Amino acid sequence: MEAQYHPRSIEPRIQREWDEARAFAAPDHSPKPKYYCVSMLPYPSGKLHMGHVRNYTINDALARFLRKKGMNVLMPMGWDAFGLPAENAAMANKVAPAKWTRENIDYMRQQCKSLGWSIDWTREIATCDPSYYRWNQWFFLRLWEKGVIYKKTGVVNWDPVDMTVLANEQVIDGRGWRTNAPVEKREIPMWYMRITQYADELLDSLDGLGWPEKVKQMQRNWIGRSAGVEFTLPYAPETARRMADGKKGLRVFTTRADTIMGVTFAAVAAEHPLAAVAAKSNPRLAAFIEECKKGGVQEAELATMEKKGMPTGLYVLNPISNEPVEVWVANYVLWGYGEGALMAVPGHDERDFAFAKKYNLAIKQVIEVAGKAYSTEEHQPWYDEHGRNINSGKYDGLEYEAAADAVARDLEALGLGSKRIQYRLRDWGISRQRYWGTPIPIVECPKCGDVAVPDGQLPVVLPEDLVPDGSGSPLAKMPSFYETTCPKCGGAAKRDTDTMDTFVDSSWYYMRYCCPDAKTMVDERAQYWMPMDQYIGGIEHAILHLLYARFWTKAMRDLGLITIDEPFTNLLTQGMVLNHIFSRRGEKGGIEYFAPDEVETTIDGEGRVTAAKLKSDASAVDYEGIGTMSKSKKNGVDPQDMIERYGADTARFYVMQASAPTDTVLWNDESIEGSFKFLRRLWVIVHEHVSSGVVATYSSGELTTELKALRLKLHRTIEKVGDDYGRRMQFNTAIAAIRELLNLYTDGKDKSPVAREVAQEVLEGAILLLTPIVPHICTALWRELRPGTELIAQPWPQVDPAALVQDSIELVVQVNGKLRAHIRVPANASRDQVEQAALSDEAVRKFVGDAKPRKIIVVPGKLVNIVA
RNA sequence: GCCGGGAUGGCGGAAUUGGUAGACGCACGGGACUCAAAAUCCCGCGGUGGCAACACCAUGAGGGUUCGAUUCCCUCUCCCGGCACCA
Repeated sequence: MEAQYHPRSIEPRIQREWDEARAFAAPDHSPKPKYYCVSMLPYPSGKLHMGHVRNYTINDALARFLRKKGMNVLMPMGWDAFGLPAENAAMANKVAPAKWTRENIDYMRQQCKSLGWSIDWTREIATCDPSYYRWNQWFFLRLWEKGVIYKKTGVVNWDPVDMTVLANEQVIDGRGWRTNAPVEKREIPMWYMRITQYADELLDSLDGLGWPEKVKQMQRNWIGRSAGVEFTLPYAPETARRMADGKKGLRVFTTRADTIMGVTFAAVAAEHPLAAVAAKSNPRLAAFIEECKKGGVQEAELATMEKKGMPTGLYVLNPISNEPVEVWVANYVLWGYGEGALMAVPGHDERDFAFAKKYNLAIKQVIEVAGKAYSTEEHQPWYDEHGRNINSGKYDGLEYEAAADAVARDLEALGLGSKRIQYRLRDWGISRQRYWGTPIPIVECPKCGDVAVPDGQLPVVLPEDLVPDGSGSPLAKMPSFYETTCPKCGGAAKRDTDTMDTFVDSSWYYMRYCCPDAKTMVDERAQYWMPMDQYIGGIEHAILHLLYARFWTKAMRDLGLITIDEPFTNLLTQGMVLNHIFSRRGEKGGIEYFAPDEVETTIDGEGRVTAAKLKSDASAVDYEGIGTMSKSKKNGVDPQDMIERYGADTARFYVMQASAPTDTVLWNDESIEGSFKFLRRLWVIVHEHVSSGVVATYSSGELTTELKALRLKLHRTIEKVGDDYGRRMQFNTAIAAIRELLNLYTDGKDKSPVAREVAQEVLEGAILLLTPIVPHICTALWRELRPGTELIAQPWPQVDPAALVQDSIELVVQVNGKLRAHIRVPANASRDQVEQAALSDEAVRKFVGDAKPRKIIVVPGKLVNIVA
């Protein structure tokens, strides 16, 4: 055995052995219980970053642990290969997205292998392969047939210079990232998936999932089920004449029907038809509506905007009181949310209040909250709470529920409205005016309208030799792609030149892993592996991806493709790996990012960055704070240097020991050396033991106190580490426990034959416990400890109950909750004996005095608290 | 703005169900080994007072519940994630 640890010589060799033996290929049938664990598939941005290393090492450690526990574990891998960054890279480097993406995948696959993850590579998929995305298209058509997919208009960010639709990420401070032109809202036709049809089920079935409560809460809030009343505010006579739209009035929804007597105005979105009618005779209003079209569509931007509005001169009637109220156009009313119109109750809604204050509109209190004062001067949080009606005519004195019910009944009797459940959730728009995605399998025929591409003609293949230039929609400029004939009438027709949202790809890939070569979308192998036992991924996916995947699963079920209701039984949300972000605005308004290691910073006394400049030319750059590692912000850290310098095991060990998987971490590699030293020490310890010859592990015989304590520590550690890996999924504390075990082991000086047997037991145990984290070094050391056997075939170690038996235990004694003494009592001591031992301790007596204690609290096996 | 989460020594973090705050590391200081250095090993390491024993203070800030609070409740500050076209 080598006396020193040389990861570079052992790691590639062991990885080759695993590869050649297909050591981690999981069979689709097995007498063992199946365990399907997946980490969210990476976007092939070019190189792995530390967030990936963390994500897949967590998955790998769990997979390796559970294989040792006797399960048939599948850990697959794939590539979320469609998306915007490939088009950006294409523009920057004049290389086709397909070539760029496939080269990235090849490089990153090698990186994955060099990290020793126990992936079943026979199941690898890339979402940009026609063999994958043809099923996106096939499924799209099935959903269209069922009416789950439909077409309507949606609002997008429009760059008027590049004549192109921008992603939210490409809008910076309301301007196009490349052109610096002010962005406008524009309505275009798009395909939508009716996720709202599943809103109730998506909400209800959250309860049974083994997910973090916070994620379930976020999804509940996102779906936002609320009970309310949808009704019509009738047009005033003059308004009815001007509107002439055949409608009785303005349709609105409210969750606060009880406040209807407090309505002092109504408000509509700038895109609302009523606004257009009013603007016809009002140039100032028309200008305001134009003004509202400026800017992008991001909710964060819209919600923080200054509230602005203009009166329309049109009136609707309060349906209960018949009082007329004016309709305003307001920028805080969102088109596409409910009816795009609302009844405004400034007395009991914070946003309406702010708007009313700004434009001097009436504020009327109609709800009283017991014990809380009301003034129209400044909005207070309780104004929006439920309470008792006042100033509300016949509803006076009613509490929230009774008042809301009464109003709903009255509106129903008037034929104006009724109770309704509303969701915050909106249907999922999946059309993208981009190139690098799944083509939408629809032909637009001038005679027949939208026609499905027949199944036999799928997939509609995306041409792969195109280099986008950032203007327009790439496929719409490519006649060889879009020119076709109508499948129905045979006449000349045009393909839909939009592609699908990449969330479509990631909504079901984990089912395709189960049967990557299936001749159908999925086959019975998906039934074997699904639902997934453990899903692992970043907390940033808590809502969108996880909700779409849940919806997709239910849609597949309803088409009879699978029988499960939910895809992910358990979820581990990994915390983000953050790093500093440095940027600079270009002269044309574009934004350029710089890697943290290109930048030198000045730091104030609190550790905050106050200034930053480039190392290369000392020019100043802006510090944007810290944020998620991403290719676009150039703040990702490539693990390659670390692997080359210290080896994969050190990199794996380092990220796993640093923090709990769910914690957000700010990247820092200062203590990487410590992880390498630990592995080097482990190697030396085993070498020292083995150089005097291997022995049988301890099985019986008299032990010294020291050796008994060592065995106690070993078996407690086995217990703890198993719990940390399997139940808690907290690998950092497992590693700390193993370090404690080895520290105690190296403290021992005993070299007797029985001590060497215990040493053999401890070292074998430690290696088995460390295998999930650092499999390469453990494989090598095992061959030295137990020549002729292989670590991969060894089961998880058993806890020896005899080793856990103790004669006496230590208890903590508190006086009035403050720690005052430690006492040692027999393990089987009675409560009385424990109290007596505590009270007779000298330090305790000092604090208790002679008086009889008022109360003594005994927590068995832990502490005694004397209340004096 | 709205929804969800976080804050513990110089640093990363531990404390699992309300029960010993600071496990395990990193950095640092001292020592051993060495001609010297590296590596390794040993000791120390939250703050204040004290020769010491020990005492008091301390988990972002302020309040509360409890025999006992890092943990539960209320208010606030700052940071992170998401907000529907980044993935």
